Amino acid sequence: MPNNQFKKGELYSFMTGKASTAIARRLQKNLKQHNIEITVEQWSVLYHLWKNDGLSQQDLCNATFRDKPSITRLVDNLEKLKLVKRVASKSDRRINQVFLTEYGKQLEDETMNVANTTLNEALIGVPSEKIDICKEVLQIVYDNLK
Amino acid sequence: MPNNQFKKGELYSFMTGKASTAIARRLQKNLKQHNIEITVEQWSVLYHLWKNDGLSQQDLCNATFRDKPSITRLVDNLEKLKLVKRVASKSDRRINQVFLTEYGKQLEDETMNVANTTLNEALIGVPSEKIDICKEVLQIVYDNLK
DNA sequence: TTTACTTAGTTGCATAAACAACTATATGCC
DNA sequence: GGCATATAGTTGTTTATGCAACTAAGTAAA
Repeated sequence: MPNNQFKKGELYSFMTGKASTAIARRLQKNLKQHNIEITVEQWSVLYHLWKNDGLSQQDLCNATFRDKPSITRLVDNLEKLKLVKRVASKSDRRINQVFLTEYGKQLEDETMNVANTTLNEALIGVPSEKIDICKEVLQIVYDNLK
Repeated sequence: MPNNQFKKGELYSFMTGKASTAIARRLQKNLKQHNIEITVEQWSVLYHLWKNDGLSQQDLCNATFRDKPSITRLVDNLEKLKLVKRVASKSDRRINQVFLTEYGKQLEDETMNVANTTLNEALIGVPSEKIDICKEVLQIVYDNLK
């Protein structure tokens, strides 16, 4: 067995995702304090649209690692909030492209500031070499299982 | 700013918890394949009871990093499945101690085997020094934010 | 002992997740 | 063209989460 050496007992917090839960909760709290009335999950969708507006729902599934029903409902809620709108693709009528509204675009700067601040709070006291290694491990884990 | 050096753009998967989501999904799939009919969240509660039977609901909140309503409902469902039972503490009647049933105890060995297998699948190709560093980083992140 | 405060647990509500089943559109092969 | 198959998205159901508001029980101080 290739990875039989490590102490498994200490690793189960990996599975329960305590660190990422803690980050998500802090981000949610920080967003609220800045009167940005979106959920962390909605943020994760908007984040990809800010980088690349007009992604399809399937693109958003891949980018956020969520299944199709989850994206359907997240986009539903983002539409209700007037942050995005669905536009049927002309070349392939199965596809909805998701575009930011003006209001959705306006949210980018402040929201990304809050996200950056949250990440800084999370990583206080962690040397950047170790951050790189941690990132690398999480990437391998993801690639192993996705 | 202490942690201004790292490239933030690559770190947002931290926040969205893609790696831990992937682990949880794989664990769920592996449990199902072994006909173990519990959710990953239920597993995370049982895991702590297997190590320490009779924990209070508040203990389970701390151990699993979930809030009180979440534990209330997880214990509700575990009781419906006849895996645990609540017992009111005699010394402090506010407290419910949560005890495994015989059936709950019987599930331990096979379930922990599945969990260990899942972790091995996740960590294929990751050298153990890097696992240790990753663990350390996630622990600091958790301590920074909890 | 009465009042205030704290702690343990529950309930209500909105959002999100996973999985299965479904519709609609596109593609590819005969 | 017509049929099988694949892809994009939606809907239904169950479970879980976060927050706020609540009840019950213990603690501590006037």
